Amino acid sequence: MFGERGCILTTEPEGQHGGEPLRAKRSRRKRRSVTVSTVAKAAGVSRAAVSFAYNAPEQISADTRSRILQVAETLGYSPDPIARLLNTRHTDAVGLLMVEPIEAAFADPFTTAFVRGMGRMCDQHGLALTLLPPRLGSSVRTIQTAIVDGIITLGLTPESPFLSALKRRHLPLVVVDGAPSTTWHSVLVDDEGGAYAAAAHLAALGHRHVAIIAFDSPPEDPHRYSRDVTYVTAQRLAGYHRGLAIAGERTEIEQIESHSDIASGQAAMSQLLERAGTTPTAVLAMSDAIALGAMRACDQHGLRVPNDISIIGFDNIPEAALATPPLTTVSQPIAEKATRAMRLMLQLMESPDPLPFEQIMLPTTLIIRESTAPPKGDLRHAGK
Amino acid sequence: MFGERGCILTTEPEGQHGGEPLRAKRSRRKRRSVTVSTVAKAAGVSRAAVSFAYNAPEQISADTRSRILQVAETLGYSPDPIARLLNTRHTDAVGLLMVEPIEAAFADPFTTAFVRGMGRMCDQHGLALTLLPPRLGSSVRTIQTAIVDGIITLGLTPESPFLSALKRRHLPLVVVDGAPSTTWHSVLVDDEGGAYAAAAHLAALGHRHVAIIAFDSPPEDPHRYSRDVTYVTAQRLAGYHRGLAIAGERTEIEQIESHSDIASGQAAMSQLLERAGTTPTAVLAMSDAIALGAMRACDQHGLRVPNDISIIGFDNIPEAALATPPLTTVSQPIAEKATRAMRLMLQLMESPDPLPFEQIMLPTTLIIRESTAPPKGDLRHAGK
DNA sequence: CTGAAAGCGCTTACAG
DNA sequence: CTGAAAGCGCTTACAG
Repeated sequence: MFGERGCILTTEPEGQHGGEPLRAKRSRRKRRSVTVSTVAKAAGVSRAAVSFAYNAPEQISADTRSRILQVAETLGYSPDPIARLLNTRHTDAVGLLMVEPIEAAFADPFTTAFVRGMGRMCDQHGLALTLLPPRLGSSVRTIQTAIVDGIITLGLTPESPFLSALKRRHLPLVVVDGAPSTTWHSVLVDDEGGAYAAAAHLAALGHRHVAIIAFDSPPEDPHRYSRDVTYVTAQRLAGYHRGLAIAGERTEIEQIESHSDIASGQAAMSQLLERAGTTPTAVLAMSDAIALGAMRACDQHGLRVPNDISIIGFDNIPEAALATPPLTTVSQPIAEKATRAMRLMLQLMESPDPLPFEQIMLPTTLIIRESTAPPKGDLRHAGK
Repeated sequence: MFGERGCILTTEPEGQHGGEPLRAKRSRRKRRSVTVSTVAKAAGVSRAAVSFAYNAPEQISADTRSRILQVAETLGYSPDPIARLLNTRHTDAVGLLMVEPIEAAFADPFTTAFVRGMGRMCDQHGLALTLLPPRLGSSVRTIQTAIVDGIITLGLTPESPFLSALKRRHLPLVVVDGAPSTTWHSVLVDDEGGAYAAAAHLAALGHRHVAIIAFDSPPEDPHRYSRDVTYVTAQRLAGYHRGLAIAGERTEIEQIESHSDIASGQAAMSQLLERAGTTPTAVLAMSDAIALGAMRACDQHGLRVPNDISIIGFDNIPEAALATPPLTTVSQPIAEKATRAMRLMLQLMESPDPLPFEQIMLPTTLIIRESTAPPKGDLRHAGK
């Protein structure tokens, strides 16, 4: 019925709306056709009166008001939100500053979960939510031009030039998964503790050769790309090493990097498995998305989880419990992280004065499911 | 290490930034401390010069420019994006108008997939993506106040008062999953055809008692709530009935409604199963999210899919193929739907003149996996 | 290459 | 309850 590319029907625009351009060419100056003045004139009142009709009904008689609204209706007028912005100074939108493109970010269900959490608060307070990806590679320009009432950053380590650009905007700012600080509001989870618990679990099971699949650095800041590492990554790495260390010096640790999505995790794990040398008996993945991908790679390579290899994720996204086998992971309260950040944001938006900087740290917990077991041939646990 | 509610450290704001409010109280008029004038004065140039330094480097000597930027830097100045908006008239953001709250919308992976598709185009063109949920229950106010360069609606049947509010904004508008029209740009998939294929598949397998789990009406417009039905729902319903009809008049059809997420689908299916009377031998779910939930409900009630009951979804989200058993479903090109809508949007944003209204219709295809089989005890297919 | 001026479309004290 | 006026902070022809 339809060709490969779908079918397109085209209709010429009709008379009524056909005459006026829907939007002027980017470069050309455009005048609005009908403004407050038009309406005021037509209704025989002052411009203030029509403004009052919309924003301060109590300042005006009900009759006048309805007459004005009536005239506006027939003229097809509604107040230009951009113009009013200059006075009211609030956009009724909060921005989520991301470290990577939207498409890449939403490849990890973590992002969806976080946005849902923010969304709940936005919905309650009648706010829009603006996704702010790096504009053409850099976040600086994004920060400078974002039309929002406040910014929540996710995964951004607020180093210069970001922090200075952010501060310059004099906008409420909450830094999630950035770094703790005494000069901005931060929301974090106990990444180190969670990673520790995961690694200690592996060590206790008897694993002595484990691979860590860490986050690759976000490409968002070309200067930092694959040079150093975000705070969260560093914390988890520290936790992993501390946990593995309880088995003594004997543990062999290798580390590779992956973007946090299933396909990348799968690719990274495949590469690891195809590498010369012995295969690790367990892997610590920095996200469930990566872990899920790693499980697929194992499957493809004929390795059974957890019999041949153990895998632990991080996040506890809904998909983790549903995987086959169900994934052992470090649970973090994703939605709560988002709502706490939003709560802070709402306070900042209301408050005329600066608030004491809060550092919120939420707990993480290891959830042991079925993707982890003692290493094959480990006699100490053979009975288990 | 941490209490149930996490731990909060509080720091007093420091001197440097502590003095000035991050944001003025909503109601109070706020003046910016440092504006073009401040910078112009400090640099000994005109205000136009400092504007040129940012927007038209070629209009000004390189020396002057760097001096101005230097002064701006030390003054902590950057141009107010809101003020410049009134002149430039573009926000560099496109809006996604949703029919339900953000949290509810993202409960269906379909939404994530669609946003990723839009995001890809936004990323390429340096645009932000503003999620526009109904503001306090109604989309009209959202439409009136959205600060965006164009609006893509998803799932909204553009009836008054929405359409008139939308037209009044004179913004580029693309209606996805709304309804075809000759007065707006629309992007749809062949819902009727896809639904038909799904139902015909069931009929051919021998099912004569099927349940349809349809979308409930979005609560977004109180007047339409649970009274009538969106175009997409109507189309799929029509396709289902046409497909089922190939088996003759004998087929018993029942219909229930559900929000499009796993939990709701599960609840709806449970209710159906716990109802008095005979259980249908197959179910047609309007989304994979609902179908996945229905599968869980069957599992809970001791029904095996597809042996005891067949289930077909709609969308072909990534999760569908991974389910146990893999879900038979109607595949629609979610990402392409989004990118086509964005492509149209970008054209509209560039074009000074109105473009002929396009109706884009993308194909759907039935993907037969393992959640469908002949009904139990159906002799005609017993050998299969 | 620069400066004084007008203007973007609205809101909001202020005086009636 | 209303009207004339100032102003939000910037950009952009225009004349030098």
